[in-house]
Amino acid sequence: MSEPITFKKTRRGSGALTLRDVAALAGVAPITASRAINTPSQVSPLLLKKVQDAVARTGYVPNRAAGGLASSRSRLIAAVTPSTVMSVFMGTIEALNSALFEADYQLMLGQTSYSLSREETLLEAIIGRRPDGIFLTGILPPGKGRTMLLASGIPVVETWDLTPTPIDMLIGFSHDDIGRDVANHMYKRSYRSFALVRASDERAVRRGIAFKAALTKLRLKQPVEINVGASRTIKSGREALAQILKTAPQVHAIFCSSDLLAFGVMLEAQSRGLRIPHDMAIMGFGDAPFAADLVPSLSSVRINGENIGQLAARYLIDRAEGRSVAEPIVNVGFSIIEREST
Amino acid sequence: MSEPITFKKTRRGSGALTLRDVAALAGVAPITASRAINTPSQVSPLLLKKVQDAVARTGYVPNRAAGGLASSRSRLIAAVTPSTVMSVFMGTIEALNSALFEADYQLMLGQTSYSLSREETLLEAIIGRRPDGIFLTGILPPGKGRTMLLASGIPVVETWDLTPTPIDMLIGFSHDDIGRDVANHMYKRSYRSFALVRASDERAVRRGIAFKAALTKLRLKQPVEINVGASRTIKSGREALAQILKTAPQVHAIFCSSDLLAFGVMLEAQSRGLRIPHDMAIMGFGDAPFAADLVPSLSSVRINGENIGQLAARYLIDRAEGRSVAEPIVNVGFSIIEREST
DNA sequence: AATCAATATGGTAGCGCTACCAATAGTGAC
DNA sequence: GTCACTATTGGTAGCGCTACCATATTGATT
Repeated sequence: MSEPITFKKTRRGSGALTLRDVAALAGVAPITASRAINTPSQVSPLLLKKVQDAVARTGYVPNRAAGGLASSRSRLIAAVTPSTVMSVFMGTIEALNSALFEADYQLMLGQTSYSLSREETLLEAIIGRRPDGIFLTGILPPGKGRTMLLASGIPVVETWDLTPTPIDMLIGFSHDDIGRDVANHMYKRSYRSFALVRASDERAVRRGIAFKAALTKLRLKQPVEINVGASRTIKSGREALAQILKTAPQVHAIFCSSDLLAFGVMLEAQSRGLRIPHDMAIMGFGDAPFAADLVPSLSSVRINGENIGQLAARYLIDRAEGRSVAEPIVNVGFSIIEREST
Repeated sequence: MSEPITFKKTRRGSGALTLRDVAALAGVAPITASRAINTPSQVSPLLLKKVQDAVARTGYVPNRAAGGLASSRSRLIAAVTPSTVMSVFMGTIEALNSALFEADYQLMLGQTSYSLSREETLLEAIIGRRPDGIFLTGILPPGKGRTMLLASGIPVVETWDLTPTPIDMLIGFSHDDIGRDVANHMYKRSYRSFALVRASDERAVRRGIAFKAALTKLRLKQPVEINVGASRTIKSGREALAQILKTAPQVHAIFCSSDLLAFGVMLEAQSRGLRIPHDMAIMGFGDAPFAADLVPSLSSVRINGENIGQLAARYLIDRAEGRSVAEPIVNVGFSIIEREST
């Protein structure tokens, strides 16, 4: 019953169905089949139906790599993130991915938090795909990577931080403001003797510096500072508090650079019989999903990460489709969530 | 000083540097430049150096979409995962991504846990990119999606589960065995009255069924069963325990379908003054990074997710490069980690 | 000296799709 | 009936790269 279809035989190619096959089946020119699929409004109802039938009958899926090559539009967005297990960035990435999916873009993931040379390799791999946009977690310091991105001409959003000199677009907030506001907030709640438990990443360091500067301004003693390196774990938090209690028993309030660390501090405090916040106040960062549910609930600094992801998606898509972005630098701010632990 | 290079002017194309430009600069044919970049051993040292210089001078990054189109090798692997925030799959995805990066493959991410039609759209988007391999979290039930994958001919690994009829390759473990082993394990530790707190995903359900079947075999009463739906949160865990205590105060041990739920149960138990495990024993699933650090530490079922990711990467790469995989179906097993909460 | 093989380089022809332009038919205005 | 205009369809020529084949060139082999 079905008309005989002659497939062009060649030793090249993937052997998969092509637009030409579908067009032949539908009895139209390849370009008409292309339009029927991509811009159906430009095709008459009759031919449209023929093409759609042919697509349905064959299960044809257009090759987007070929389409992208022809149109210089890959419909691909790349995201660069640090290691993601249990990370505060996951919500952002997920929101980004959802918004991109809605708009028929695909997310390509790259992970850094390795050496700097790895980062350059990663950026090269990304640029090699010619994505329509690049999402960066954090801001990229001057260097080869930054130069490559600039030279590539691909729209870029940097996120989760602020700088006067972004590569292109920027959606973030001020870590300095956070450090300062947390110090003032704790001060208002009558805490006077502080410790700082933080990871070694640059943003945590900056929050810490601002925190310390604010304490100085308040004429308070500098906090005890524990650097847990890259290990943002409950265990590190526990060890950090143990060390603080040993070397500085007067400490009465602790600002942690992540909620997981804060939770560790909390566990250690509880296992030593300290009452929270009476004997020890604890402030986290990130407002992880579990923060509100801990006992006592954990005070934290909330960043609307989903909002950053959605906004970034919109910005990148706008730019990919040739629209300009009205406000390419946005400070999304933060809020200090006061709960039982302070 | 620099020789004049005439760029072909056309209104098409991205305007970016191409292999032709680099070849012209180096004074060789495009194909020789291609070989110098991809298979340097095939080019004489003299020309190799010329090409490398030209690449360095211009900052040329090859267009992999074009390369992929020509060679039918995209060097792209797609991964399909459920929503990822705080999920047990993150370790696997991260290991997968690292291993792929090492081998110069790129990861494309797709998220499901939406409707079934969404899943089909996602698979179509993925197949449209012609990835060299597809990683699936879980197994894909018969349906349009499965048919599409089968028809595409792309290597596929299903993971985190077992089935006699995989699409292609399979790296997983038996949820039935877990349910059964946990029941027997708890029985040996002298617990007799159980509850089951679980999410509604199919794998959690299956663990639950096996758990209940094992209890029956042990001639014990069926457990109280709380379904928290898709909400695998601490809060749901707390509410679940509250409900259990109200309707079935005799319950003495609880098997939770995730560590986060288990943690919620633990918090609720503690806030009610119950001693763990004396008054209430708790078993989680997934062995999250925090499980060992809780107080008391949480017993859990450990899956080596990183191993799954690494193995999947190796399998997919092997298949992408034309090698066959000796053992395409692997049961990586699991282990019950006995800690203080049971 | 003729033969063979291996190495190095280049030319040609696509991969599967879409931008751009051309051609045709149909519409309404005048 | 002519003109301008729109809607619909198709042809052509790439996008930037690599597979495949052809051609030198060299050295070793008989």
